Amino acid sequence: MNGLKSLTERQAAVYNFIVEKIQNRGYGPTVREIAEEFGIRSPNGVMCHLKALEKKGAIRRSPHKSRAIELVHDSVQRERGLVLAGRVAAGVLHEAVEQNERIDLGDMFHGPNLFALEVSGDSMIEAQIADGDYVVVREQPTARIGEMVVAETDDGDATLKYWYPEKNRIRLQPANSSMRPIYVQNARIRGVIVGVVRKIG
Amino acid sequence: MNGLKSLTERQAAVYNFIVEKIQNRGYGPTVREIAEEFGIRSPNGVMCHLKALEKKGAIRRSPHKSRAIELVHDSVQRERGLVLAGRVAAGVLHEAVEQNERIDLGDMFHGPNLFALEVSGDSMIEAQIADGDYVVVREQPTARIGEMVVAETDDGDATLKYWYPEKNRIRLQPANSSMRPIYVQNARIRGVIVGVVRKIG
DNA sequence: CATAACTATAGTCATTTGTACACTAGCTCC
DNA sequence: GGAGCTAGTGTACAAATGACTATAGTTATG
Repeated sequence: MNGLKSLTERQAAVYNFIVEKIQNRGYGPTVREIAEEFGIRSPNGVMCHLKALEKKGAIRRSPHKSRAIELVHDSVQRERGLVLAGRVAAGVLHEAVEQNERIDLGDMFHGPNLFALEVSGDSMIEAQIADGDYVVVREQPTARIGEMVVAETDDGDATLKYWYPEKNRIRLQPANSSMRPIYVQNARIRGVIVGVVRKIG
Repeated sequence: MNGLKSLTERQAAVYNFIVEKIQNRGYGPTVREIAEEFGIRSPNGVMCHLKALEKKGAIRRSPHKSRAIELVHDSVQRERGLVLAGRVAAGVLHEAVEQNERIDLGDMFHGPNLFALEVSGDSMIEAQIADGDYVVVREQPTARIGEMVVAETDDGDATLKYWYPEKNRIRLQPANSSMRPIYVQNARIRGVIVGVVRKIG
């Protein structure tokens, strides 16, 4: 995805050192700082690496400027946000074809195992979740009784419901008194709902 | 709070320029780049500002290094989030004593005129806003008919309601069929609701 | 009014820093 | 075997850059 795989081991080490300096210290290293870090005794040894990194698109530089190393990928800053994985309806979970879409909910909701789904339909309206809302889902394979989950049934449909395992079946309970619960033999939990976000206007 | 208020206008301008360069270009400016930007014809003119900024704690510098300006506050990153201004009930708006509390909703909700309120009570339950939810409010003195607002009446009470101005009065309409609308002669709009966020579990 | 703080000009100096050149050496691929 | 890539050493140089001194106008502040 980011093309950094094509870097050699040494180049990657240099790149990581540069990133680390920029992140932790706020400004990048000089050629000689890099040389010292890696025990390279000539500025030109570093120049070779920088030229290689620039050619491979990892960094950008301005000639004759000190510390003027610009990170092209800037990965640490751009990875904020949750993957918007698609829409979940009373019926089918429409997985987003393009998983590039992200919504950034800041510190409130973030983590490697969280993702977001847009809600379609009013099956959870009495749980104060309306059509068009986003639910934040923590990816996990189990849930406690009564938790709201994104569940996938045998026929591949996914749905947003309360999770009630019973003796020989599973009851998927909507929060809408005009709808009836769904009973299935098997269902796989995709995740548990940990948040709701609505944008108005 | 962050002490940046004590900066002079000129110093703040220089500081903002530095921040902008670091954010957009990835590395900070040199003394002479700052001088050129502000039409200062001597490096020493800038040195004075940098010394002042360092003394006031806005930046940190390493002597004899080029572009070695470190942002202490890193304000762009730390000023994320909305002020959690208090709780708004069917009744009184309890303004938070400590306005330090912030909730970070990322790119989804951010801006200088946005703040958040925790909802207390079920007066807007049929608008899918429950007790304990947070509403995101855009601060503004007017609203269109039917918009959901935070309104403050003459007696100082603030409330979360639909906004319906009528001929000789204002109707503040709850979204709860077991509650009656409130009619007042005057009411001041604190802001319009632009979002709802709920954390579950 | 005096003092401090802020802002600025002009010019100089020493250091930092990127760049270039010459040369070496190992490795892969055709 | 040569071309190309990687990874260096060592030296030298010029440009970039921060730091400094001296001087001075302005605006607050007491």
